[in-house]
Amino acid sequence: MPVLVVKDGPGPGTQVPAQLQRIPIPLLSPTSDCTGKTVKGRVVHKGPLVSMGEDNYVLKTVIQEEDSQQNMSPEHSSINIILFGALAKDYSESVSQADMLLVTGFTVGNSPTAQKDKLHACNLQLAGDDAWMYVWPSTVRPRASVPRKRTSPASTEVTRAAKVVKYTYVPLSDLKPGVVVNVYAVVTFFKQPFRTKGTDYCSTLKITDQSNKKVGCTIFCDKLEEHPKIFKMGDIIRLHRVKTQLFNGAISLLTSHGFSVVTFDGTVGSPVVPRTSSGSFKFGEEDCQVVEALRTWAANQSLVPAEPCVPLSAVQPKTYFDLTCQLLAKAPVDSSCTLLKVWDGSKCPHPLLDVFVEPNTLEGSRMLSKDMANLTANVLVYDNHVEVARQFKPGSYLRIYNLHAVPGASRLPSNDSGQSDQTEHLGFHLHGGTSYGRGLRVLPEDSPDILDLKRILETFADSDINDSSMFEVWSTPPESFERTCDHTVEQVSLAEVKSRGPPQVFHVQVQLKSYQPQRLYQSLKLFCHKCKTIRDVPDDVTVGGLFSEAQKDVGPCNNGYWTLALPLPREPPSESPSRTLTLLMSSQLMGKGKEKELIFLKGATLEETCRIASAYSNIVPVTSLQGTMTLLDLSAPFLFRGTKKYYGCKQCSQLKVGESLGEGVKVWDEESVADALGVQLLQYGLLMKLELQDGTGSLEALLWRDAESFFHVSAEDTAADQEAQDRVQETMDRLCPPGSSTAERPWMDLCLSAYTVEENGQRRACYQICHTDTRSTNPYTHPHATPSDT
DNA sequence: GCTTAGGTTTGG
Repeated sequence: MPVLVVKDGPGPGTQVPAQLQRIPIPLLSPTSDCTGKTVKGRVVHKGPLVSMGEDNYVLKTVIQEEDSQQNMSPEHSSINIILFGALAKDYSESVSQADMLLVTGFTVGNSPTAQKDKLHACNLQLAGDDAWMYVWPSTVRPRASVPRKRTSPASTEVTRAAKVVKYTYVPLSDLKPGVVVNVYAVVTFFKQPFRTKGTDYCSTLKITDQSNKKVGCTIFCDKLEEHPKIFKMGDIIRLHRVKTQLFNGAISLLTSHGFSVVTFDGTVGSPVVPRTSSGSFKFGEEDCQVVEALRTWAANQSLVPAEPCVPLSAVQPKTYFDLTCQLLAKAPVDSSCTLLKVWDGSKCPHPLLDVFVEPNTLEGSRMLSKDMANLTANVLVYDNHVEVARQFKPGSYLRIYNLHAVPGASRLPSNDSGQSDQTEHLGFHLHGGTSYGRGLRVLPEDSPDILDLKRILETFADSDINDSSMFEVWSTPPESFERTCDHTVEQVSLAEVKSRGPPQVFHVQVQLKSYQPQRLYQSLKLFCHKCKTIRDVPDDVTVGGLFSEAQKDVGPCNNGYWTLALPLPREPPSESPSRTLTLLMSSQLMGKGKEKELIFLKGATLEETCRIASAYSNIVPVTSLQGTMTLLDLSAPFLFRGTKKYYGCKQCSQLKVGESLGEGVKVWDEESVADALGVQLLQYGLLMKLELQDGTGSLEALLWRDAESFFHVSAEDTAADQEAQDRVQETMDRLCPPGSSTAERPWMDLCLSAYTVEENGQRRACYQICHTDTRSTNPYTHPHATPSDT
């Protein structure tokens, strides 16, 4: 097996076995004894790799001795070397013109071309296991900055010498059939790996380079992670050891033995970060330059058609597009279809199809809030893609290729009773097959497109914070209003409201100019009656994280509870740790035959907890703390009742988990459970800021204490119930139709309570909408009517 | 043991 040794720097080094003896090239003759001899020179010519059939190659090269005696003519210090077999291939891939070469294990023959090329009358022939080459890459070319593997081959263990590091890359236009080559190129088309009828996965690519030749490339590999990580057209690809092949009259590339691949982002100016699963790939400055050259070249070629990546906000019905998004939840629909709930932070102008699935089949966050805001796209993936989607975890970032936006999308059997008006709703289908690159994959969290996406998604979190800070400014609204308004109070203008000042109740006739938050789910808050703080409802990703965290505690908790441990079957991947679900029931309750009325659950995911909660009346997720049962962090719900979740105040709760339970409790509901556990129960509330206007000016007013009667919903319901959410949305759409001018908005009779807030020693007037039911408010139906002036 | 696929949709 011929192996080439690389050594940095010029001149012979200690790596060449010392017992070898060098022969000056001019002294070589067909009668020379070549055993234990070496010849050394610089590569002045490197011929093409010529294929002589399967795995048999020939390559001719010329080296010139540089330190020959001066009286020797250059002709006689240059000699042809003929390389055979695998050595020829290795040489072709590893050695460049101007490299320094030392060969051993050769035979000397007569050069048939001596007359013509005026070189040495002899040539050197290298073949078989005895032939060896040592290469010192030229110092003229840029060098790899990564540390090279410098295995010093001990004389006894020469065969363990390091493989050569340098590769040569063939322009696509120069490819000849039947050779193994290395290429660098730009990806102009690709399919994500798909299962073949054979043993491997297959990636199909089309690539091109500065030679403008377009070449198809088929990659077979049984390991998915060894397939090229291509995220979009325009990515750069480096292929090592691919075989050229004539197919349909054109050259194509196919994986061959020892194949490897690295890919790079194709964006000009972005960092050159190799994407590979291989731990031993070689990558240096030269690669950076090649990548950057390809990027620059490609940027001026319009190789990539119109940007296939489209945000939800720009999706046109009936089109195919690529979607970059975050997976919120998924649910199997049937054996050939899986539902993925995704979002990209942009709002689709078309109403999105809501695919209803049984809550207990949904993995991940329910994201009702985002559904409500028309932010969640329901993607149905079919057939071959189901297997791929099965590996995805909610929270991960995906790109879905060639997604079909289908208006009035198909009705799923389970969806018949859901939305009656389907015609306007956009559904998304990833059809089966791989035509047009249809497929999907996870994108790494640090890839540029995902960093962009994360920034967008984070603005949602930011606006949550802004909502909270908005109410710090407004201070905690007063709990109750002494004055009541039955709208018999004299109606005044907003200008008068401002001039009269607090404390007072006013009756006004106004239009809605604007409101916050625009994303209505953000108006849902948790309120503590004791400390008066308002907090946001955590999203399911956050809560899911707390559950995962709690699962890490595998210790027992034995404080007098009756325990039922349920080992769970391992989930793929098989190396995932095994888990146990533990149900703990109060012995006290058990004595009264009421043990099922309150169940503590340990080791479950959020999803499992929700599922179990649908079957039992009160589920309290717990974990163990030094052998004692304890509640999860109070950022997570402490109680699940059906589809409802209840939270406790971190500040005001004084937990007494594990103490006696159920003395005097007749009915277990959220209040009695909270009492028994020492939890200060938080109330759900709706909080909005409305900007009101009439002919005399505008004024900002909070909607908080009476928000539930304003919308005719219970805030608690809006946390778990789509219908309640829709009602809030409908009310706001009626008062402030999207895209409407202020003249088109209805007039409302409102009751405003003015009160004083002290902040940093400064007093200012604040206003809150009270005693107003938007149903009984009877908004004016004449949009252009002017409010009566009083 | 040494194939598999070989870009091109329209549907659930």
